[in-house]
Amino acid sequence: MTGPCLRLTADDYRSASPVLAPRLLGTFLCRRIRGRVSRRRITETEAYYGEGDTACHARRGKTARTGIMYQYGGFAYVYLCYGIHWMLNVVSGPADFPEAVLIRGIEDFNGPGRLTKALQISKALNGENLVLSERLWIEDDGCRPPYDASKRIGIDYASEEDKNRLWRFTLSGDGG
DNA sequence: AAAGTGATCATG
DNA sequence: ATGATCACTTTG
Repeated sequence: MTGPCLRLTADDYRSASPVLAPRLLGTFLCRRIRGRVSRRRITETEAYYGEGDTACHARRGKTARTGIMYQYGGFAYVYLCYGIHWMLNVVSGPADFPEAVLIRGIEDFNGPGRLTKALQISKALNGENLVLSERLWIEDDGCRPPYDASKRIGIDYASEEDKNRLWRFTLSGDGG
C-alpha cells in the first residue's frame, strides 16, 4: 500500500538509529543534480548508535569529523573511507547523542561507496539538512517492504557484543 | 587474497 | 609531525 510521496520531516529523523534504519528501507533517496532529480529506493541500511557502540565512529567521543553525529536527526554525515569511497549516513535521534544510519544500498547500486559515486555525493554534502535541502533529501510513499536483520559488516575492530548486534537491514529477497 | 588511497585521530 | 587505521571496491 503506497500513498503520496512526502519528504521525511524533522520528526521522522528523531527515531533512534536502530529504529530509523529499517524504517528507511523502501523510502526514496532523492538527489538533485543540475535541475534533474533522481529518486531511488533505499535497499540496505545499518545503524550506529552512541559512544557505547564500539563500531560507531563516535566511540571515542566528539571530534571534528564526528561532531555532526551529535546534532539532532536529519543531517547528512558524509565521510571518506579507505581514501577512495564516500559514505552517506543519516544522523538520527536527539541532540547531544551521536547516532546515524549508514545508507548501504539503493536500487541499481549496491554498496555504500557505489551509490555515493552514482549520485555524486561527497564532502560537499556533509552536514546537509535533509529536511530543507534542495540537493539531497528522502521521500516516503508509504511503502513498508519486508526486510531482514543481520550483523553489521566491516567492523572487525568492534567488540564481540557489538559485532553481534543485528543492526544491518536488507530488503527480503535482496540478497541479504 | 591483496592492493589502492588519503583524511582522520592518537600519540609523541 | 608522524604513523596506524579504516562503516570499501576491484582485480587477480
